[in-house]
Formats: sequence, structure tokens, C-alpha cells
Amino acid sequence: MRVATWNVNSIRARVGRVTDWLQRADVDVLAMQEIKCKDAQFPHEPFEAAGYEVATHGLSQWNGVAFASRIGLADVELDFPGMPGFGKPLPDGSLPLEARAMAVTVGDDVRLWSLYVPNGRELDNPHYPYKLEWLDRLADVAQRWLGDHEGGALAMMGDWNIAPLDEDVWDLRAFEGATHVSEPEREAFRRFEGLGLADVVRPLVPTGYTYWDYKQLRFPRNEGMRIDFVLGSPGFQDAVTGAAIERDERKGDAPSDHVPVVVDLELDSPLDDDRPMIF
DNA sequence: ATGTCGCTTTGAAAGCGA
Repeated sequence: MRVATWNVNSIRARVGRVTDWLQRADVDVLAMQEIKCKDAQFPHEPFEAAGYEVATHGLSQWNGVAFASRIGLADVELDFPGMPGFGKPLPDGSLPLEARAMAVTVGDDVRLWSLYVPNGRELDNPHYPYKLEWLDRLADVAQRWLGDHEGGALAMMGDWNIAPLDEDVWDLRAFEGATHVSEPEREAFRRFEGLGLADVVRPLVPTGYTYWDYKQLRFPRNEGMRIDFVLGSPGFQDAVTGAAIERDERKGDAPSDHVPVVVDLELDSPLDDDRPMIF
């Protein structure tokens, strides 16, 4: 099984690139972030023509997450319990929820999240405490799931908008006083690791960025950031056989500012265990 | 060079978010 995560920065602007890559890279399941459209605007046809079924969670021109799968797509869950909102309070006093998280079950029994973690904007912006709260409530949900599914295969993948290590940005000096590298953000990320969720890509792909800003020739200068991650449970980690960061997808016409991150899995199917050997 | 992109409201250009 080959799964991937990709912040596509508008699926409508890039659907051809995405479906072409899915087929070329032989990907079974793709978690997308920043689809930047409402559910009704999502271009289903190109995915179906390529053999993928799609589940989307898009509320407006901002954010939005989705899955495409050619190995099944079940138990779709939007948002997560306790997820904070952001913006202008609604009549009932609550804050509007943004489309930043969804989970699905694929293949035999692999639980996957597509996550678009809030950006944070600046350290003194209300978006920053929102980001930290959002991550903490998400970690609560992960912790509960891990407690309830010992040995289960879970991956939380997406655009985490955090550079966990100093080498995950091209120059730490350019990030003084900025989001993505602050200690509270890194601490929030480490909480997931403390729960037993590990970055399954880094051991196999030790270096490389996943995002380069469109501005200031960041890609030609290779001034990027590593902020897209696949965090897997122990049961998921055991199945990983390979990983890749698809840097070439930042090249050419109308690329996203992020590139796909790919993980290969070899899962023992319970069916295989029960099946008698016939040869 | 604040070396960009995508979406929206608007009806060409500006604001917003990243």
C-alpha cells in the first residue's frame, strides 16, 4: 500500500497535476490539504476517471481537506471532538469551525488523518494560541485512539505548519520571533511523538524540505521548510517499507508550494493469516 | 524589488491568507 500527503494549495487550480502524479507515482491513498473550495466545487470527475473515490471536507475558499483512495474509503470523520474554532463569534457565542481535519479508514484497517494545522501567523496574533490549542485537542484525540486500539495502524498526516528541528528551515536566523519554529509549537509536536506516534519518513529520508514559499525565489535557492509529516502509530511504523519526498513536484508549470510526502506499507492481512496455503 | 499565488468581491483592482 502506498499512501501520501500533499498540501495542494487549491485543487481546482491543480487537479491535472494532482491526478497525473497520483497515477505516475502509483499512489493508493492521498490525503490532501488546502483544497481551497467547498465540497460542491471539488472536481470529482478527474479523480474518478483515474480510479479514485474521493471524500472531501471543504467549507469555504480557505483551508479544506480531502482524501482520494483506490483501495476503499470508509468511516469518514470530519473535525475532531474538542476542536476549537476561529474567527467572528457565531450568534450562540461559539467560534466557527474551520475545515482542517478529517479521518478515513482505508485498505484492511488503516486509520488515516488529513490535517491542515493552523498557520499561527505571528506569535502575537490570536491565530497562534488557536494553533496551540488546536494541536493540544488533537493530541487528546490521538491519545484516546491509541488507548482504544492497541497495535492499530494509525497515521496522522498533513501540513503541520511546524518545523520540529532547526535543520527543518534553511536558516534559523530568518525565523527569529516567527511561528513554525517556536518552542511551544515544537513542544506541541513532541507531545504526539511522546504518545508513540513517530515521523516514519525522517529515518528513511533524513534531509530535505517539503515546502518552499513562492516568494523571493525560495525554490531555486532551496530555501525551504520541512513542515509536512506522517506520524504513525507503532502498528503503522512496523508496516513501513519505504518513504519519499517528491521534490520534483515543486518544478514545472503551476506547482503547489508544497510537495507530496509518500510512505510505502507492507501490512499483514488478517485474511492471509487464516487462509490455508494452497501451494 | 514586498522577485508569489489563489480566491473573493466586484466588474479592474484590491484585500486577504499563506
